[in-house]
Amino acid sequence: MNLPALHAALLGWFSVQRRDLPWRVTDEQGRRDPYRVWVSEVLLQQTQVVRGRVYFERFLTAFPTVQALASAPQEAVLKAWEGCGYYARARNLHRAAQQIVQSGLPSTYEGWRALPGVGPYTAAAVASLAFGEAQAVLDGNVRRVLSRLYAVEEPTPRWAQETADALLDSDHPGEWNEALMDLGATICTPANPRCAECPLSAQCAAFASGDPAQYPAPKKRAAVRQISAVALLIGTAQQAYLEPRTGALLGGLWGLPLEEVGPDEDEAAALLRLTARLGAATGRRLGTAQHSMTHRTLAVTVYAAEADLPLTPVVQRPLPRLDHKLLALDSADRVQPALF
DNA sequence: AAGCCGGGGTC
DNA sequence: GACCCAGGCTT
Repeated sequence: MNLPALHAALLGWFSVQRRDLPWRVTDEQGRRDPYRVWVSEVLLQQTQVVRGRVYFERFLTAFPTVQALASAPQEAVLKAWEGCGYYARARNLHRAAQQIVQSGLPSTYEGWRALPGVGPYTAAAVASLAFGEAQAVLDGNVRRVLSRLYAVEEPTPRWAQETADALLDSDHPGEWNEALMDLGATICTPANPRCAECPLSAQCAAFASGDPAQYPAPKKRAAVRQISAVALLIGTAQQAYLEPRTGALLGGLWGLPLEEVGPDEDEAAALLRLTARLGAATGRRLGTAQHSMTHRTLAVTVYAAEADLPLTPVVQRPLPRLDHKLLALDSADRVQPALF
Protein backbone atom coordinates (compact mmCIF):
# COMPACT_ATOMS: atom_id res chain seq x y z
CA MET A 1 0.00 0.00 0.00
CA ASN A 2 1.32 3.39 -1.04
CA LEU A 3 0.64 5.42 2.10
CA PRO A 4 1.47 8.94 0.83
CA ALA A 5 -0.79 8.39 -2.18
CA LEU A 6 -3.54 7.00 0.05
CA HIS A 7 -3.32 9.95 2.43
CA ALA A 8 -3.31 12.50 -0.39
CA ALA A 9 -6.27 10.87 -2.14
CA LEU A 10 -8.51 10.64 0.91
CA LEU A 11 -7.60 14.00 2.47
CA GLY A 12 -8.04 15.68 -0.90
CA TRP A 13 -11.50 14.19 -1.21
CA PHE A 14 -12.30 15.14 2.38
CA SER A 15 -11.32 18.78 1.92
CA VAL A 16 -14.12 19.04 -0.63
CA GLN A 17 -16.70 16.52 0.54
CA ARG A 18 -16.51 16.74 4.33
CA ARG A 19 -19.85 16.87 6.07
CA ASP A 20 -20.76 20.06 7.86
CA LEU A 21 -21.61 18.95 11.41
CA PRO A 22 -22.20 21.00 14.56
CA TRP A 23 -19.46 19.29 16.59
CA ARG A 24 -16.90 20.12 13.91
CA VAL A 25 -16.87 23.87 14.57
CA THR A 26 -13.50 25.31 15.54
CA ASP A 27 -12.27 28.49 17.19
CA GLU A 28 -9.87 31.05 15.70
CA GLN A 29 -6.90 28.76 16.33
CA GLY A 30 -8.67 25.84 14.68
CA ARG A 31 -9.21 24.06 18.00
CA ARG A 32 -12.34 22.20 18.97
CA ASP A 33 -14.07 22.23 22.34
CA PRO A 34 -13.17 18.82 23.85
CA TYR A 35 -16.47 18.74 25.73
CA ARG A 36 -18.47 19.06 22.51
CA VAL A 37 -16.34 16.45 20.78
CA TRP A 38 -16.73 14.04 23.68
CA VAL A 39 -20.53 14.47 23.92
CA SER A 40 -20.92 14.01 20.18
CA GLU A 41 -18.79 10.86 20.14
CA VAL A 42 -20.79 9.26 22.94
CA LEU A 43 -24.07 10.25 21.28
CA LEU A 44 -22.92 8.71 18.02
CA GLN A 45 -22.09 5.31 19.53
CA GLN A 46 -24.33 2.91 17.58
CA THR A 47 -26.43 5.90 16.52
CA GLN A 48 -26.68 7.36 13.04
CA VAL A 49 -25.47 10.89 12.44
CA VAL A 50 -28.87 12.33 11.50
CA ARG A 51 -30.32 11.33 14.84
CA GLY A 52 -27.21 12.06 16.85
CA ARG A 53 -27.33 15.58 15.49
CA VAL A 54 -30.80 16.25 16.88
CA TYR A 55 -29.85 14.98 20.32
CA PHE A 56 -26.56 16.88 20.24
CA GLU A 57 -28.35 20.22 19.87
CA ARG A 58 -30.83 19.30 22.56
CA PHE A 59 -28.14 18.07 24.94
CA LEU A 60 -25.80 21.04 24.47
CA THR A 61 -28.68 23.46 25.04
CA ALA A 62 -29.49 21.73 28.32
CA PHE A 63 -25.85 21.28 29.39
CA PRO A 64 -23.57 23.76 27.60
CA THR A 65 -20.51 22.95 29.73
CA VAL A 66 -19.05 20.02 31.58
CA GLN A 67 -19.73 21.88 34.84
CA ALA A 68 -23.40 22.23 33.96
CA LEU A 69 -23.58 18.53 33.17
CA ALA A 70 -21.78 17.48 36.35
CA SER A 71 -24.04 19.51 38.63
CA ALA A 72 -27.32 18.39 37.04
CA PRO A 73 -29.45 15.62 38.59
CA GLN A 74 -29.10 12.30 36.77
CA GLU A 75 -32.81 12.36 35.94
CA ALA A 76 -32.39 15.63 34.05
CA VAL A 77 -29.55 14.12 32.04
CA LEU A 78 -31.66 11.10 31.14
CA LYS A 79 -34.55 13.40 30.23
CA ALA A 80 -32.35 15.10 27.63
CA TRP A 81 -31.35 11.61 26.39
CA GLU A 82 -34.96 10.34 26.34
CA GLY A 83 -35.70 8.22 23.27
CA CYS A 84 -32.07 7.98 22.13
CA GLY A 85 -31.47 4.49 23.50
CA TYR A 86 -28.51 2.80 25.20
CA TYR A 87 -29.15 4.82 28.33
CA ALA A 88 -25.99 3.64 30.08
CA ARG A 89 -24.27 6.12 27.78
CA ALA A 90 -26.06 9.01 29.51
CA ARG A 91 -25.42 7.63 32.99
CA ASN A 92 -21.72 7.16 32.23
CA LEU A 93 -21.46 10.59 30.61
CA HIS A 94 -22.89 12.12 33.76
CA ARG A 95 -20.50 10.21 36.06
CA ALA A 96 -17.53 11.05 33.86
CA ALA A 97 -18.45 14.75 33.93
CA GLN A 98 -18.32 14.66 37.72
CA GLN A 99 -14.91 12.99 37.60
CA ILE A 100 -13.69 15.66 35.18
CA VAL A 101 -14.85 18.49 37.44
CA GLN A 102 -13.05 16.77 40.34
CA SER A 103 -9.81 15.74 38.62
CA GLY A 104 -9.54 17.88 35.51
CA LEU A 105 -10.13 17.39 31.79
CA PRO A 106 -7.90 14.68 30.30
CA SER A 107 -5.76 15.65 27.32
CA THR A 108 -4.46 12.22 26.29
CA TYR A 109 -5.85 8.96 24.93
CA GLU A 110 -5.04 7.14 28.18
CA GLY A 111 -6.64 9.86 30.26
CA TRP A 112 -9.89 9.71 28.32
CA ARG A 113 -9.85 5.92 28.18
CA ALA A 114 -9.99 5.81 31.99
CA LEU A 115 -13.39 7.56 32.12
CA PRO A 116 -16.61 5.53 32.28
CA GLY A 117 -18.27 5.09 28.89
CA VAL A 118 -15.05 5.92 27.01
CA GLY A 119 -13.69 2.89 25.16
CA PRO A 120 -10.94 2.60 22.55
CA TYR A 121 -13.00 4.27 19.82
CA THR A 122 -14.13 7.32 21.82
CA ALA A 123 -10.73 7.85 23.44
CA ALA A 124 -9.04 7.80 20.04
CA ALA A 125 -11.64 10.13 18.57
CA VAL A 126 -11.40 12.76 21.30
CA ALA A 127 -7.60 12.53 21.53
CA SER A 128 -7.14 12.96 17.78
CA LEU A 129 -9.93 15.46 17.03
CA ALA A 130 -9.55 17.76 20.02
CA PHE A 131 -5.88 17.28 20.94
CA GLY A 132 -4.16 16.22 17.70
CA GLU A 133 -2.85 12.98 19.20
CA ALA A 134 -1.93 10.29 16.67
CA GLN A 135 -4.55 7.65 17.55
CA ALA A 136 -6.50 5.73 14.92
CA VAL A 137 -10.25 5.28 15.40
CA LEU A 138 -11.90 1.97 14.63
CA ASP A 139 -15.67 2.15 14.25
CA GLY A 140 -18.14 0.37 11.99
CA ASN A 141 -17.31 2.64 9.06
CA VAL A 142 -13.55 2.18 9.33
CA ARG A 143 -13.93 -1.57 9.78
CA ARG A 144 -15.93 -1.79 6.55
CA VAL A 145 -13.57 0.46 4.56
CA LEU A 146 -10.53 -1.56 5.67
CA SER A 147 -12.27 -4.85 5.02
CA ARG A 148 -12.83 -3.73 1.43
CA LEU A 149 -9.50 -2.03 0.90
CA TYR A 150 -7.76 -5.35 1.64
CA ALA A 151 -10.62 -7.69 0.61
CA VAL A 152 -10.72 -9.33 4.04
CA GLU A 153 -14.14 -10.91 4.49
CA GLU A 154 -14.03 -11.50 8.23
CA PRO A 155 -11.75 -8.91 9.82
CA THR A 156 -10.84 -9.70 13.41
CA PRO A 157 -10.85 -6.78 15.86
CA ARG A 158 -7.10 -7.18 16.24
CA TRP A 159 -6.40 -7.10 12.51
CA ALA A 160 -8.70 -4.13 12.00
CA GLN A 161 -7.10 -2.06 14.76
CA GLU A 162 -3.58 -2.90 13.63
CA THR A 163 -4.46 -1.98 10.05
CA ALA A 164 -6.10 1.27 11.14
CA ASP A 165 -2.99 2.09 13.17
CA ALA A 166 -0.73 1.34 10.20
CA LEU A 167 -2.72 3.53 7.79
CA LEU A 168 -3.13 6.52 10.12
CA ASP A 169 -1.78 9.80 8.80
CA SER A 170 0.17 10.86 11.89
CA ASP A 171 0.57 14.39 10.57
CA HIS A 172 -3.21 14.88 10.40
CA PRO A 173 -4.71 12.26 12.72
CA GLY A 174 -8.03 14.04 13.36
CA GLU A 175 -8.64 14.85 9.71
CA TRP A 176 -7.65 11.34 8.66
CA ASN A 177 -9.99 9.70 11.15
CA GLU A 178 -12.93 11.86 10.13
CA ALA A 179 -12.17 11.41 6.45
CA LEU A 180 -12.20 7.62 6.80
CA MET A 181 -15.49 7.72 8.69
CA ASP A 182 -17.09 10.14 6.24
CA LEU A 183 -16.00 7.91 3.37
CA GLY A 184 -17.62 4.90 5.05
CA ALA A 185 -20.81 6.79 5.80
CA THR A 186 -21.33 8.42 2.40
CA ILE A 187 -19.41 6.42 -0.25
CA CYS A 188 -18.29 3.07 1.10
CA THR A 189 -21.78 2.22 2.37
CA PRO A 190 -22.87 -1.27 3.49
CA ALA A 191 -25.12 -1.81 0.47
CA ASN A 192 -24.58 -0.33 -3.00
CA PRO A 193 -21.25 1.40 -2.39
CA ARG A 194 -20.61 4.31 -4.77
CA CYS A 195 -17.21 3.16 -5.98
CA ALA A 196 -17.35 5.45 -9.01
CA GLU A 197 -17.07 8.40 -6.61
CA CYS A 198 -14.51 6.82 -4.28
CA PRO A 199 -11.05 8.41 -4.08
CA LEU A 200 -9.55 5.07 -2.98
CA SER A 201 -11.00 2.76 -5.63
CA ALA A 202 -7.70 2.54 -7.48
CA GLN A 203 -6.11 0.99 -4.37
CA CYS A 204 -9.15 -1.05 -3.27
CA ALA A 205 -8.94 -4.85 -3.50
CA ALA A 206 -12.70 -5.27 -3.08
CA PHE A 207 -13.33 -2.90 -5.98
CA ALA A 208 -10.87 -4.93 -8.05
CA SER A 209 -12.78 -8.09 -7.15
CA GLY A 210 -15.87 -6.70 -8.88
CA ASP A 211 -18.19 -7.30 -5.91
CA PRO A 212 -17.20 -4.89 -3.13
CA ALA A 213 -20.49 -5.27 -1.24
CA GLN A 214 -19.57 -8.83 -0.25
CA TYR A 215 -17.03 -7.31 2.16
CA PRO A 216 -17.24 -7.61 5.11
CA ALA A 217 -19.33 -10.73 5.67
CA PRO A 218 -22.53 -10.13 7.70
CA LYS A 219 -22.22 -10.65 11.43
CA LYS A 220 -24.16 -13.39 13.13
CA ARG A 221 -26.83 -12.01 15.42
CA ALA A 222 -28.66 -13.36 18.42
CA ALA A 223 -32.23 -14.51 17.92
CA VAL A 224 -34.98 -12.06 18.80
CA ARG A 225 -37.09 -13.13 21.78
CA GLN A 226 -40.86 -12.68 21.83
CA ILE A 227 -42.15 -11.29 25.12
CA SER A 228 -45.69 -10.57 26.31
CA ALA A 229 -46.49 -8.32 29.23
CA VAL A 230 -49.31 -6.43 30.91
CA ALA A 231 -49.14 -2.88 32.22
CA LEU A 232 -51.39 -0.58 34.22
CA LEU A 233 -52.32 2.99 33.48
CA ILE A 234 -53.29 4.58 36.77
CA GLY A 235 -54.28 8.15 35.93
CA THR A 236 -54.00 9.60 32.43
CA ALA A 237 -51.48 9.88 29.64
CA GLN A 238 -50.43 13.23 31.06
CA GLN A 239 -50.50 12.41 34.77
CA ALA A 240 -49.86 8.82 35.77
CA TYR A 241 -48.41 6.56 38.39
CA LEU A 242 -44.87 5.80 37.22
CA GLU A 243 -42.22 3.45 38.60
CA PRO A 244 -38.47 3.79 38.31
CA ARG A 245 -36.87 1.05 36.23
CA THR A 246 -33.72 -0.52 37.62
CA GLY A 247 -31.18 -2.92 36.21
CA ALA A 248 -29.50 -2.99 32.84
CA LEU A 249 -32.69 -2.83 30.76
CA LEU A 250 -33.88 0.79 30.64
CA GLY A 251 -32.26 1.44 34.01
CA GLY A 252 -32.61 5.00 35.27
CA LEU A 253 -35.78 5.61 33.28
CA TRP A 254 -39.39 5.52 34.48
CA GLY A 255 -42.42 3.72 33.17
CA LEU A 256 -45.85 2.22 33.75
CA PRO A 257 -45.98 -0.66 36.24
CA LEU A 258 -45.48 -3.78 34.14
CA GLU A 259 -45.37 -7.55 34.56
CA GLU A 260 -44.13 -10.08 32.05
CA VAL A 261 -46.50 -12.88 31.10
CA GLY A 262 -44.56 -16.06 31.84
CA PRO A 263 -44.13 -18.82 29.23
CA ASP A 264 -46.66 -21.16 30.92
CA GLU A 265 -48.98 -18.40 32.05
CA ASP A 266 -51.97 -16.53 30.69
CA GLU A 267 -52.39 -12.79 30.70
CA ALA A 268 -54.92 -12.85 33.57
CA ALA A 269 -52.37 -14.37 35.94
CA ALA A 270 -49.81 -11.67 35.20
CA LEU A 271 -52.48 -9.01 35.58
CA LEU A 272 -53.43 -10.44 38.98
CA ARG A 273 -49.81 -10.28 40.14
CA LEU A 274 -49.63 -6.69 39.05
CA THR A 275 -52.82 -5.52 40.76
CA ALA A 276 -51.94 -7.42 43.94
CA ARG A 277 -48.54 -5.77 44.09
CA LEU A 278 -50.02 -2.29 43.75
CA GLY A 279 -53.34 -2.77 45.53
CA ALA A 280 -55.05 -1.67 42.33
CA ALA A 281 -58.50 -2.34 40.86
CA THR A 282 -58.51 -3.18 37.17
CA GLY A 283 -60.60 -1.12 34.76
CA ARG A 284 -61.11 -1.56 31.07
CA ARG A 285 -58.62 -2.87 28.57
CA LEU A 286 -57.07 0.02 26.64
CA GLY A 287 -55.28 -1.98 23.97
CA THR A 288 -52.03 -3.67 23.05
CA ALA A 289 -48.85 -1.96 21.91
CA GLN A 290 -46.11 -3.62 19.85
CA HIS A 291 -42.56 -2.55 20.45
CA SER A 292 -39.37 -4.01 19.08
CA MET A 293 -35.88 -3.63 20.44
CA THR A 294 -32.71 -5.09 18.99
CA HIS A 295 -32.92 -8.33 20.91
CA ARG A 296 -36.61 -8.73 21.68
CA THR A 297 -40.11 -8.03 20.47
CA LEU A 298 -42.65 -6.92 23.07
CA ALA A 299 -46.44 -7.09 23.04
CA VAL A 300 -47.79 -5.15 26.01
CA THR A 301 -51.48 -4.99 26.90
CA VAL A 302 -52.47 -1.96 28.95
CA TYR A 303 -55.37 -1.83 31.40
CA ALA A 304 -56.79 1.23 33.08
CA ALA A 305 -56.71 0.89 36.85
CA GLU A 306 -57.56 2.69 40.06
CA ALA A 307 -55.31 2.80 43.09
CA ASP A 308 -54.35 5.05 45.94
CA LEU A 309 -50.95 5.94 44.50
CA PRO A 310 -49.27 9.25 43.66
CA LEU A 311 -49.59 10.56 40.10
CA THR A 312 -46.77 12.51 38.54
CA PRO A 313 -46.72 14.63 35.37
CA VAL A 314 -45.35 12.38 32.65
CA VAL A 315 -43.29 15.17 31.08
CA GLN A 316 -41.19 15.45 34.23
CA ARG A 317 -39.83 11.91 33.95
CA PRO A 318 -37.50 10.31 31.41
CA LEU A 319 -39.49 7.57 29.67
CA PRO A 320 -38.41 5.06 27.01
CA ARG A 321 -40.28 4.93 23.69
CA LEU A 322 -42.00 1.81 24.93
CA ASP A 323 -43.85 3.69 27.66
CA HIS A 324 -44.78 6.53 25.35
CA LYS A 325 -46.46 3.93 23.16
CA LEU A 326 -48.28 2.50 26.16
CA LEU A 327 -49.45 5.94 27.22
CA ALA A 328 -50.68 6.65 23.70
CA LEU A 329 -53.26 3.89 24.15
CA ASP A 330 -55.02 6.33 26.46
CA SER A 331 -56.31 7.89 23.27
CA ALA A 332 -58.78 10.59 22.35
CA ASP A 333 -61.70 8.18 22.16
CA ARG A 334 -61.44 7.64 25.89
CA VAL A 335 -63.62 10.03 27.83
CA GLN A 336 -61.74 11.80 30.59
CA PRO A 337 -64.33 12.85 33.19
CA ALA A 338 -61.84 15.03 35.04
CA LEU A 339 -61.86 17.42 32.11
CA PHE A 340 -65.64 17.91 32.15
C1' DA B 1 -15.10 -14.18 22.69
C1' DA B 2 -19.82 -13.71 23.39
C1' DG B 3 -24.08 -11.41 25.37
C1' DC B 4 -26.31 -7.55 26.52
C1' DC B 5 -27.89 -2.84 25.94
C1' DG B 6 -32.58 1.02 22.21
C1' DG B 7 -34.24 2.79 18.60
C1' DG B 8 -34.47 3.80 13.93
C1' DG B 9 -32.81 3.83 8.93
C1' DT B 10 -32.32 1.16 4.78
C1' DC B 11 -32.68 -2.25 1.49
C1' DG C 1 -37.01 -9.42 8.08
C1' DA C 2 -32.01 -8.83 7.72
C1' DC C 3 -28.48 -5.82 8.57
C1' DC C 4 -26.51 -1.78 10.16
C1' DC C 5 -25.33 2.49 12.90
C1' DA C 6 -18.67 7.54 14.74
C1' DG C 7 -19.37 1.14 20.90
C1' DG C 8 -18.76 -0.06 25.78
C1' DC C 9 -19.35 -3.01 29.67
C1' DT C 10 -19.90 -7.42 31.78
C1' DT C 11 -19.22 -12.24 32.13
